[in-house]
Amino acid sequence: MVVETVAPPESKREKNMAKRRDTILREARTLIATQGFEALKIRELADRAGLTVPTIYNLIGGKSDILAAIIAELVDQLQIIQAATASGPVEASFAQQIHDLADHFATDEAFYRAAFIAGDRSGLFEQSSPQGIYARFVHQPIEACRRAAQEGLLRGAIAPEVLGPQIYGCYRLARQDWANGYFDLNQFRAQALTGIFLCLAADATPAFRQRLLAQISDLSR
Amino acid sequence: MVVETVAPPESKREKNMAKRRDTILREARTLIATQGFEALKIRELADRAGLTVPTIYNLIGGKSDILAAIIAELVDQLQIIQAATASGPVEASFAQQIHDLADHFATDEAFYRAAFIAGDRSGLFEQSSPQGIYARFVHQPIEACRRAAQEGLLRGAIAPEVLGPQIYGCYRLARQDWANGYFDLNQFRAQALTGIFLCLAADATPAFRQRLLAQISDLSR
DNA sequence: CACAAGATTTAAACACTGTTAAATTTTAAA
DNA sequence: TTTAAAATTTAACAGTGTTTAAATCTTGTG
Repeated sequence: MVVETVAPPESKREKNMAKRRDTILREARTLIATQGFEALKIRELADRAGLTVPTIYNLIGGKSDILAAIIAELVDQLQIIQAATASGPVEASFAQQIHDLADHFATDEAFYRAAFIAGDRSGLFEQSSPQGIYARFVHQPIEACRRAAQEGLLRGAIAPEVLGPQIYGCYRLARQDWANGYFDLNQFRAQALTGIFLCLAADATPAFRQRLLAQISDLSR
Repeated sequence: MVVETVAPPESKREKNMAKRRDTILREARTLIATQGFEALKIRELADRAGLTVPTIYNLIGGKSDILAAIIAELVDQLQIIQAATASGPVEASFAQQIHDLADHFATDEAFYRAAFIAGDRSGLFEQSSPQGIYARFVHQPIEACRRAAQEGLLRGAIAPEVLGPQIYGCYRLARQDWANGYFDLNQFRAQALTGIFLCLAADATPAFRQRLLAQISDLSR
């Protein structure tokens, strides 16, 4: 798919199409947010967007294409949050990131839950492709571990390539459990951070470890 | 639903029904194993079982009932494996359990992958119910942590109620990633055990921690 | 043994999906 | 304005899970 970025002609027709495309995706989002991922039905979507089914197929495509478009947006937002890493102690920047994510999810909790489930079902988060979403996101915790080792917080007895994915896994599991409705956003925060701090503590130098254990205790209260 | 356990009359009719029920479930399993979870279609299943669609509804029920029956069996098997805990050092019994599970999954990998995905989708693994599957299974790692603390392997700075669920989470995430086809059974073993050992190491006394870190190194080679 | 009552199985349809072919309308250019 | 291309619609197709009402079979009894 070629994405047009320079000097869009923006004829009346094309502007109209773009507007309709946006309408479709917006309605799809609200539909998912209000009634869940399974409730996204093409006819219903067409009704709400004020047009007919084949138009959707023409403008965007089938169901999977609609979901892909929505999830692509989601991934962009996540990447922005992840890129805005606070400088400071490792555990603080992890904590900030989890809180930023939770705050973001809270702005439209039902939608984000459904979107993550849809992403999982679409196999969008697979781990084998080096250019995939997973590879792009797991990179950061690995680097954070490397930095923490250089700063003397971690001993380095566990390779960053081992510790990083485990930390990312703690976040993923908490996110999934939240998305599946097993617990709420507050528990997501606590669960993710407990896991992350636990992973760090496994390789932490004594002082850092003390700090982490204290934080873990705080989280479970 | 009342389960009849004592002195089943076993009339000709009832024996026949039981046999057909078994046939249905067996065919459903092979269908899932050979073509995946999405390929379980009622008509196809009826054809393979040599009967018609409404009979399935009469004998077992709809699609969700069929899946529930299959998953109930799966859960029973898992519980048997979990119950057969080797005595010995904590990390060894965790390792044995993960290997037992992996070996069990290997006997019909496609089926177990599909079954776990179906279980997840059915919301069968939810965590709020104290009688639920999750609560039943998370109990064991919690107890294992408590024992390890008594034996002096863990310091006890992290409550078993915190550490246990994290350990169970490592297993769940690895299982999910395997079930979703993100990696194979060998990586499942490595991923689950790395996570578990990492969690233990966070609260381990020095000697035990050394042992765990050595095992983690072995796993990533 | 015959037979009626009751449970079981079947054929056929229903309601609802995602998707697409062909006809119609709208748009931009000649 | 005429005309050809593009976008939209009408209407259908093919495939789901599920259910209704009729036919069939099993069972205990006269």
